[in-house]
Amino acid sequence: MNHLSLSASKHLLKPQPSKTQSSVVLLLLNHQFSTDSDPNPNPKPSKQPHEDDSLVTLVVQLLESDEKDWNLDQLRHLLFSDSDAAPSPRSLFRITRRLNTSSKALKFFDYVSENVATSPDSAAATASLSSSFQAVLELTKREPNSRTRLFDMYKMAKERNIPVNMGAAVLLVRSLGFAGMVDEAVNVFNGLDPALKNTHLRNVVIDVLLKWGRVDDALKVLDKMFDPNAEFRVDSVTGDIVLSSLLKREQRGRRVSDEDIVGLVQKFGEHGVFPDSLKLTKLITSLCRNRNTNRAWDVLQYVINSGGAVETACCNALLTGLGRVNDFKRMNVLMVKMKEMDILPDVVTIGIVINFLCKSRRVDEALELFERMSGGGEKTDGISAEPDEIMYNTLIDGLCKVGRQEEGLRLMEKMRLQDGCAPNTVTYNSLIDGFNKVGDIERGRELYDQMKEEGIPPSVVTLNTLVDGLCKHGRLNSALEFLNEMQRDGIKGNATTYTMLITSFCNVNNIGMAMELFEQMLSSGCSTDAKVYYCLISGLSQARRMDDANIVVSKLKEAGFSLDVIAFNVLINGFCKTKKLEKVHEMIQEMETAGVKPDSITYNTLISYLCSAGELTTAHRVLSKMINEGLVPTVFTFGSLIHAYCLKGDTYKAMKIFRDMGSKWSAPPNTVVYNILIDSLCKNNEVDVALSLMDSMKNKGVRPNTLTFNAMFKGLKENNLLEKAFKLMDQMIEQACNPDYITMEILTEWLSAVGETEKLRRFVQGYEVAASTA
DNA sequence: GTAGGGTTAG
Repeated sequence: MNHLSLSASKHLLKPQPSKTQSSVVLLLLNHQFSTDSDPNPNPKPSKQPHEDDSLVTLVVQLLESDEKDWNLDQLRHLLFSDSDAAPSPRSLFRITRRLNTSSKALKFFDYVSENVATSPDSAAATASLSSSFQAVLELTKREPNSRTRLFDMYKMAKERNIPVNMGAAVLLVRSLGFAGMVDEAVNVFNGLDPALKNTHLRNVVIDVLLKWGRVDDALKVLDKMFDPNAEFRVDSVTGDIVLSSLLKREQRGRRVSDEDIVGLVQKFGEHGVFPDSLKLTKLITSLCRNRNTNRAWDVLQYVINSGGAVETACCNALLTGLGRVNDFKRMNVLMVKMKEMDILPDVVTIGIVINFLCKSRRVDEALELFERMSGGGEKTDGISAEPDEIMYNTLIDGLCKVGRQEEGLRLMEKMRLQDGCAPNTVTYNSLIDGFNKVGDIERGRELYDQMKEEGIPPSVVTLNTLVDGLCKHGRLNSALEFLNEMQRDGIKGNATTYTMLITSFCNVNNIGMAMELFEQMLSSGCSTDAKVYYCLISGLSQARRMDDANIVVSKLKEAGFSLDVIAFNVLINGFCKTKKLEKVHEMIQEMETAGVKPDSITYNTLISYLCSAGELTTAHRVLSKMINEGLVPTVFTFGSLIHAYCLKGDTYKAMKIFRDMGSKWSAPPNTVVYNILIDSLCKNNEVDVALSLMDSMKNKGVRPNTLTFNAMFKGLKENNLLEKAFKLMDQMIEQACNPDYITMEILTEWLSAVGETEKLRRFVQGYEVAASTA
């Protein structure tokens, strides 16, 4: 817990990013435009408000009668008698708006347009007409079947050269757009006076386009708003609209790639617009879900570095994503960053961190955090949370994973005392697995009985945990019995169950049972995965039953799965070992057509085959190809070649490769390689070179094993180098390296023949001592 | 929050 900030601080964040002045102003303007009832944000103070009010009331009263009974004289008197003070746009809007029906409003609008023509101030007259028109539209919008009528009215206004004002423009674009008349909405937008196409209106257009999946059209409008020289640039509303639409799961139109979304976030950032905490969290979650944690990381870094607001939830989302791909390193970095920025961890963070600590086997730190969190006392540093069963389960599992299952059991008892917490299936599964892993199968079984007594239902995970325990301890038949018992209780095995059983039976060479289980799995209708097929293919290939392996490969393909590089390697190895060369070629061809690239193991397998077949020239050619493909030969590659040269008796060439592998290829020889060489050198009567290799092993820290010593003893015996043998016998005891029957055979024959039985007795004894102290 | 598993050299 070194890194997570637990220091109390009321301060969540750095100050909010400073929005540019202009975007604040735009935001304010937008707010006004979006309300229906105020068409003119800066009304000229031509008439006093109360005069305005009384005029509106009087006119509306006059117009209450049926249209044909309107008193036109009075109307004219009220509205147009004073030629210096024509009614303001605002009054005309209010009057029109209060006429209840669009048809009446339209009549009034017609009346106004006829009379206003005589007004001397044409700009004011036009503004008044536009306002009245806006009111007509608003009334129309409220009536049924307004969609087409709105557009008709727009066309009418166009014909009569009545400019559409801001309120009307927004209404038209929004109403037409959301009613699905997207082309008409765009048409209205395009026909507007450029001065009206401000950020707010553009936001509405983008909103409409995105809603109907016209992503590219929307991005085109957006792109113009990103231009630093543009008059109307993006604002926070633009950001909200674009991000929330693109992050919708069931977004219409083409999907925008994660890359492009991140690119957009950066472009918005250049304009001082950052996603709010909710959207940033959503974006990060989405990126992490797509396994794009790198990009999620970049986005958060970008927002932090550019001064955007970052809250705990965003960090939690990224921490979860990082945890899922086991990127503990960056989890730490992020937690340090949170601390630096005074972003306080919350309950969710604590859950993630406890999980993270358990997964990295740092259980004590997890427990410490858990205690501090639930302590509720002074040491909590302002953080407290009620533990839930998930937290308990996480900790219990963490304890079990490091072999502390007894403590896990005690924590389960503590859990029972906690309000609203009770052990459940997961709790028991973790504990059963814990006892299984240390070989205490009986305790696992007891816990299983206990959970049933408590009425906690076992799950398929319970089944698999117990099956695994039994398999790992060689009790395959008990595992089968247990599976049958559970099936009778209604819990069927799944792909995991069968994978474990098939693998275990293959490992004890019971291929028949493995095949039977495979058939049982298929006929039981349980869902399968590619891996259960892979395991059986591997088992069959290992057993050299390549015809059966072929059949399983066909079934795998029928089930819609395909071979991966490991499966190909397994099969190629099987065909090499059974000398089915045409099948080897077939597999390599198939890899190529399937687009599966051979890896170094594929090449090693082929090189190993060629070496064993004595085709060293071809082996070297394949090695060149391997290197050309950018693959690096390994200790396996060189081991095969060294072995081949040794078999030919060419220890000179073998030693040359041996020297090169560490220096040129940084594939230092291991015990196997040393064994091959030591064995061969001894047989070739080069015991002194073999002995020097023993020294080299010691210097390089490569541990000799029983085979090494056996090879040496044979060579020393041939040359009767007793003293050297005694030294090696001591070394063997020191290193607690078990002699096997071959060791004993060589030494017994040799030492009794030269009258050194006492040495032999002490050697065996020494070994016994070493074994008892080990 | 819990379960499994396949590849190469002596």
